[in-house]
Amino acid sequence: MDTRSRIIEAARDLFWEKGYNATSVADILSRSQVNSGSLYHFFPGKQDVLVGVLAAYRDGIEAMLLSPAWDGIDDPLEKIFALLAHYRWQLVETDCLYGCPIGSLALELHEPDPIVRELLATNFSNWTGAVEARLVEAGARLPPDLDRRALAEFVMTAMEGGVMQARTYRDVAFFDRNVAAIRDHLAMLMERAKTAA
Amino acid sequence: MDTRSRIIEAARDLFWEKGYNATSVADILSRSQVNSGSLYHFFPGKQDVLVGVLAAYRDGIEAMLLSPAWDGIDDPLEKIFALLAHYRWQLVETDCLYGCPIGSLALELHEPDPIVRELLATNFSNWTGAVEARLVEAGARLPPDLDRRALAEFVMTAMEGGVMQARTYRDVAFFDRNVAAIRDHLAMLMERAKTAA
DNA sequence: GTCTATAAAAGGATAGAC
DNA sequence: GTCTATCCTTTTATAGAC
Repeated sequence: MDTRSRIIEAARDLFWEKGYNATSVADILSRSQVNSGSLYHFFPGKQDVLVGVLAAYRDGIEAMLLSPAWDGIDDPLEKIFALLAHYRWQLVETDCLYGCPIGSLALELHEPDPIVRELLATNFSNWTGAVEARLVEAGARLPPDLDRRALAEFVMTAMEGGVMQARTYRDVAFFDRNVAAIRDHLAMLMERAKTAA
Repeated sequence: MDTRSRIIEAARDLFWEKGYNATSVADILSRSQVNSGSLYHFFPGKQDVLVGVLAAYRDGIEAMLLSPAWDGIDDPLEKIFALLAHYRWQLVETDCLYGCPIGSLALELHEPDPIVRELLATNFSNWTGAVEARLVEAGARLPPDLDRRALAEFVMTAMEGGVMQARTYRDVAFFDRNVAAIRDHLAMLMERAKTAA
C-alpha cells in the first residue's frame, strides 16, 4: 500500500482507539511504519491527517459500512437493524471499548476548524441519508405524513446514545435496550399507519 | 471561595469547553488564578482534578441540574421535557458549541482509569434514575409492564444524540427533532396504555 | 519521496523557600 | 497552603542530505 494510505489507515485506527488529541504524530508514524519526513510531505500537519481520515470515512461509507451490513438482507427496515447490529458487533469485538468513530470525534473536538466540522456533519448526513432512504422504501408500512428524515436522525441518535452508554458501562446490554426501544418505536409507527388506513 | 473549589470549578468549565486532553494544567491554573504548587498540593495530578470534577457533578446533580430544571413543574412527564429543555437552553446559550459535559468526556476518554469510568457511569446512572423515577410517578399513564428504567435510558439517549447532532451541525433544530421524537414515543406508549386498559 | 537529526514549544510535574 | 523557578518529557514540526 502506498505511504499516504498507510498513514490514513493508521491514523484512522488510532483516532478510533484513543481519540484525536490522545494520538500523537509519533503514534501514527510508528503504527504506519512511516518516517516523519514522509508524513509531512503528504500532510501539512496533524489536523490535515484528520481531514484525510474523515474524507476516507465519507468516501468509504458504502463499501466499508453499508454494503457489508446489508449483505443478504432485503427488507428495508431490517437493513436499518442490520446497520445497528454492525455497531453492536464492533462493541462486542472490542469489549465495549470503541464505538462510532465519527460520534467520538464529533464530541471530542469542541471547536473544530470549519473544514473538520463540515466533514463530521457530512459523515452524519450520509449515514442519516442512507437510513432515510430505507424508511422511504418502507412506503405505506409507515404513516404517509411521517417525517422520514427526522426519524432517520432519531435512529442515529439511538445508535450514538446506545454506543455511548454501552462504552461507559462496558456493557452491550445498554446498546441492546436502545435498539429494542427504537424497534418498538417503529412498531408503534407501523401500528399507527395501519389504523389510519 | 477556597482554592480547591476554584480549581474544580475552573477545570469543570474548561473540560466542558475544550475537553480533557485539550485542557492543560496551565489552563486550569490561569482560569482559577492558582499557582502550580497549590494545585499539586490538593491533587496528585491532572487526572485527579478530573475525578474531582466528576465527583462534583455527581454531588451537584440535584442542586445544579434537577431542581432548577423542575422548578414550578408538577407533572412528572413534563419534568422530563423540562430537563431536556435545560440542555436545549445550554446549546442555545453557547451557539451549539457545548452540550452535555459528561457525555463528551465519556466519548473522549477511551480507556479511562477505572475510577474515572466508574464516576462517568455513576453520573449517567443518577441522571437515568431521576428520569426513571418520573416515569414511575406517571403510573398508569404508561403501560403497566413497561420497563421504565430502559425507557429512562432511551430518554438519555435522545438527549445525548440530540446534543451530538446539534453541536456537529451547529443547529439546535437537530436537538428539537429528537425531543419531538421522544415526545411522540411517550405519546404512543400512553396510547398503548389506554387501549390496553 | 524517504531518511535522520533536531529545533522549538508545550506539557505535566517537582523543588524548596516562605 | 502558597510562591517562583525549573526540570524533564512529549509533541509538533522542520532541515537538509540522499
